[in-house]
Amino acid sequence: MTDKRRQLIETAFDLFYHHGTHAVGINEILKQANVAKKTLYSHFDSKASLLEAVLHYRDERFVDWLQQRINREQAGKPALLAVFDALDDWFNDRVPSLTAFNGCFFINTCSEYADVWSGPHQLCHEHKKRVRALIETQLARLDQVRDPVWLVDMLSMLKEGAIVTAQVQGDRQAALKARRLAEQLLTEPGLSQK
Amino acid sequence: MTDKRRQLIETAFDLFYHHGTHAVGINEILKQANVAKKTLYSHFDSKASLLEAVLHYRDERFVDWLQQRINREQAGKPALLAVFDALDDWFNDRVPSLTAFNGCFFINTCSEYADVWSGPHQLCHEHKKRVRALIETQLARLDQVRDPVWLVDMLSMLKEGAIVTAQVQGDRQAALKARRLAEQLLTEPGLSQK
DNA sequence: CTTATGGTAGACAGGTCTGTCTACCTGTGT
DNA sequence: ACACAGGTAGACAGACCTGTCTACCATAAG
Repeated sequence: MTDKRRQLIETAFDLFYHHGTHAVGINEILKQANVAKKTLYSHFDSKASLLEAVLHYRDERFVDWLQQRINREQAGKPALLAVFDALDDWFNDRVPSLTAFNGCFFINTCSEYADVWSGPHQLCHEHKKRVRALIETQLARLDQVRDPVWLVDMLSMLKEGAIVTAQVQGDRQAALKARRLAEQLLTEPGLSQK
Repeated sequence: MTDKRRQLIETAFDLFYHHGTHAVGINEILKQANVAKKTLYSHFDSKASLLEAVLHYRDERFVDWLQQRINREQAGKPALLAVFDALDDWFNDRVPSLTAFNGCFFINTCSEYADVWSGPHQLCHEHKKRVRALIETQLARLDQVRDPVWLVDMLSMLKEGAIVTAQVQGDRQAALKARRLAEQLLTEPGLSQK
């Protein structure tokens, strides 16, 4: 029965995501997940290892989802723009599987673990590398890109900026605004291509 | 003697900033600030109102600092690029008054208070509006900008993206990378100007 | 000299936190 | 028939949390 394990992770994610990892207690998770305390501690060593599992779970869900959105479009520029369309859906709560938007779980969690060598911080860092790799792969399909590394940096940064803007400023249009600049970056010959 | 009050706010900021507001207890703040508990509660009603004061304090410090960096340069494009130079100094801990970099305190705090109507969330939102206004003012000095509102959006988003990238990916070059795009945005006639 | 102000140290109440443990229940494979 | 895996409920220890309170100290103004 891995059913309970999954239930724990999903409930913990929901609570951690919306209130922060330190603000949520084990007992709250147990109550909402309808799971006994003993069961939790048979699956996980501690709250910290539950958090680790939650980070892995969200990483997989999120990357899979984004990958699918990318795969729907033609490789290259359309696929890259699809990233921003996906963000737009996420920000406006049109992706139930990601749950109600409250920024990026990994940015949020990272801010609670400033120590770069802590487990959570490193997992967040690795998640961001994986997402960056998705963009990188699509960009590799484009010819004549003047400075591909910088362009990946810019698209990633634009993505992070849109997430934060949607969260803190409450600007639900953030993804579409960012998309417009992304499109120009991928079109303007003087900017990114020779 | 407002001295103790200031000491409390500065110590609380440091701890909140690097560990999150929920992870830090009152007693820890008192110990590090060398202040008695009674004194804290004579200045503030509760931990929540201390946090409010800390948010105001950081807002003022940060906005003043950025404004000064902007004022050093010629109004318009040089002033706007100075924002990214300032970020670069911040990310690389060359601004002692802002304390060791751990992302944006307001983004970090916001993620612990998802409820849009909560006090902390609103204060974070207002801080971001003030920073945006600084950029807006400089942009107003430029002529022939095709879509000034969108351009402010882009510069702000780029700034947020750089902060998050420096924090989570540990990319200390983030500000300079963003600066390069900002410069193109403010130069390319086909992009932002007629 | 007295009174007010602003501070110290820290005990304390009442609650919450994590993690352990006892005692019990249920379904399945052999 | 029986062992066992995996679950339930929840008491409990020990630590830590916020916020109140007592008792005391120092300085400065009237």
